[in-house]
Amino acid sequence: MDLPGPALPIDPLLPDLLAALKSRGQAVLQAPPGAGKTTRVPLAMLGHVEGRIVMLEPRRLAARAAAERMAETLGETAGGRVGYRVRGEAKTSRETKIEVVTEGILTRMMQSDPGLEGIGAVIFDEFHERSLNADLGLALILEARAALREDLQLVVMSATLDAAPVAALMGDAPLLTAEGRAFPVDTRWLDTALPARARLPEGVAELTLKALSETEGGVLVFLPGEGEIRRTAALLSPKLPDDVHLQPLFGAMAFKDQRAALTPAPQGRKLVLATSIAETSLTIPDIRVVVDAGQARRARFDPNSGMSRLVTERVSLAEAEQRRGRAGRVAYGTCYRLWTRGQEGALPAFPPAEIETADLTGLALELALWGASALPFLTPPPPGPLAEAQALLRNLGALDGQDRITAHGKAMAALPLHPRLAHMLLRAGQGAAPLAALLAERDILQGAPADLSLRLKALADPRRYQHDHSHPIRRDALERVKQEAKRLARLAPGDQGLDPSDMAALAYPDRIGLRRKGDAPRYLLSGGKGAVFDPADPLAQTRLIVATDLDGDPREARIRQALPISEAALRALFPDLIRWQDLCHWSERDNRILAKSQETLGALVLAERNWSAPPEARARAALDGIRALGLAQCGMSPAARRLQARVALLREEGADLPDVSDAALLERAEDWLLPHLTKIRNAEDLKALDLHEALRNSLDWEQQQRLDHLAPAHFTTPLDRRVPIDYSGGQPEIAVRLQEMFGVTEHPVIGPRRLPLKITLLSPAQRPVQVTTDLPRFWDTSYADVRKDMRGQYPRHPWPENPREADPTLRAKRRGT
DNA sequence: CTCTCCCT
Repeated sequence: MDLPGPALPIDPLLPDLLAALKSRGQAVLQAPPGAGKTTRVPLAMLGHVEGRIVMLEPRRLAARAAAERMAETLGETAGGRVGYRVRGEAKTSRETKIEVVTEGILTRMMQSDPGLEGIGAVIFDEFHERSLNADLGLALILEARAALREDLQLVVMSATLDAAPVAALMGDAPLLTAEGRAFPVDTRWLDTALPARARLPEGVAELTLKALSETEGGVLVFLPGEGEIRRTAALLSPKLPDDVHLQPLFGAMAFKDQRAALTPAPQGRKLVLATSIAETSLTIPDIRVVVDAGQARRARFDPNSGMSRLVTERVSLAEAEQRRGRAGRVAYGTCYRLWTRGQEGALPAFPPAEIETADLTGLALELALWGASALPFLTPPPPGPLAEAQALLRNLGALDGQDRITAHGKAMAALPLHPRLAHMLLRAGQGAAPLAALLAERDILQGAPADLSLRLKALADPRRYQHDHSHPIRRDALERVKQEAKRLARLAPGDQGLDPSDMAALAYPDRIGLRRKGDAPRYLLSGGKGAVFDPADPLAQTRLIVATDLDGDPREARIRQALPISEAALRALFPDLIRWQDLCHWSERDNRILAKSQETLGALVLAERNWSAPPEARARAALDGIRALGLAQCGMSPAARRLQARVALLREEGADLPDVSDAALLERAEDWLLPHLTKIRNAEDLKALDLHEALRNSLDWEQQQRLDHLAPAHFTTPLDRRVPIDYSGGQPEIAVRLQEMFGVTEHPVIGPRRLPLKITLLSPAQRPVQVTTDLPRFWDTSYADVRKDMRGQYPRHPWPENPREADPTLRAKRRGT
């Protein structure tokens, strides 16, 4: 391959790549950083492709840089044969054959022209980063290739050794692997693991001092975030030798401060404390040593709350390798890892693909716009979050009841904004552009109170704001927001004259907050989640707010930015969402039925009044009360329990009767219990219930007859007295005066299997004398002894010698007889 | 013990 410029490790592979493209139309190219794939591959394909070549980069900076370097190789500047197009900026011309674009641009191109007319090849660079847009873009390209454009050439380039799954997804595309051009890096692990409780900054500071003493050259330390960087810097600075220059580096820093970290130190050693921004986005020259704390902070979208929150996690092996590689760009290097060799096996191989953890609202909108049902994703979007995203889009009016895209949804998809903000801009018009820009970008105020109108003021007149307020404006963020606001204003329809609060409420109908009772500034959000202000925040007394930025804590989110809003404004904005609802339910807290009408906005109750609920509704609420309190507390009188036990006994004996255990009764409660609950008001009423009759009536007539016959409630004594039978034990039993049983010569039995009744025979003073299940045998055996005792104790009572033939009696003998 | 990074 004959390309201008110095030879690169990728060069020998380029003929193979062209051959693969010629025969198969696609290829996967795997090459480590420094192999030269980004600048070489498009140039090599120039002249072998009919139409333009489009190359995707995950970052604007990288897209611009790649285009400029390639143009330079051709002796041109960007905008000639090589051009680029990123958000808000394009340098292309009619001459342009190679167009470097950021990943979102491709989606837009495909949505407006699925056949990609005029384009002959698409190259995905840095595909291993697995950005949401790259995954979507590849799925769309594969589908377009299958249906419309078999001739479209496709190259997927990846830095890591895990390209096989992509090649498989592409229908076993040829897989080419190149060597990189980097210097070896010596890896040093900890000898013993850091204690689980150890603080990261302490550990990193110690390891960094060790690295400084053992090596030469620039040192790059990887930490998870700004906070850790600041704390580590505070620990290190008093202990550093004079020739070491410490530089923090993270995304929120002003660009000029970032530049300081990126320029070589004039003398002495540079020590850069960086986030993962230095992993791929920014290259720092002169680094010979890497210290890796082994953690990464990532956004994780929680579909339940509809918010992203940050989690700090262990790095994956792929990230650790990428970090390590940063020490070998200029010379042999050294990498210190804040973990042991043994712990390495527990690290995941790769970080999760963005599609697995991100907010999928934008993706769901793109899918609806594309219209196909199942795209060939390398990792399909997880169904739960996708369904949540679709629900939000329906709320915003972007999807109809059948999840088809609406005209409004199409207009939303055309805007370079999150669907929430796109909806807001379309409904509110131009006036919403500054707010949309503020909400889309990083916060421009550092350490300021939550009130979003402060940001609007700072944006409108920074100088005056700075004069009136002490917290600083982040100048770089301000510039970005200003530019963005200008762009969005051009894309927006005519202004509708809404307040910023109204606009924000349009974007976040699920984050309207109503202050809870109490001193703490805690809020219930219309989406059902909880949120809380810093108690010192001036907005903390406001009754109604729109929370535009929350930290995503799943228990109770902290409100970072919000606007106050009036109830009147909400009524005007959401006439369809605010409605009266009748509510009759059991309150477990109050132990009573609550019946009221509520005016609600989602989970919020704006107003309420009493409601006289119909008996049917009250009965259902009462039933929930019974379920909450348990049947044992509600109406299971001794009579009801006895009935239950009688049925249970017969069922055990094999009788065909319904199950009336508590569990079964609750299960069937709607059938037998509901009509008896119409007058219930509270737990007292439930406790006063007697369900004996209801329970009995739950059996049909024939069943009742059988029950009474086989397991009667009472035993009738020879004196015609009805004694209740106790069915609560293992065997039904009664207690009866011994003398009342005189003359009984057959033992009474229960049930179809003729289970003998357990009889406790009592003395005249109601003391148990004998327990028997065989009365005739008792008369014949132990009665004689009992009689002897009893005669002594109760001489005035009859103790006949032959009880089988005596008359039953409860009386004493008359005096003198 | 105040937020990593990126994009239409």
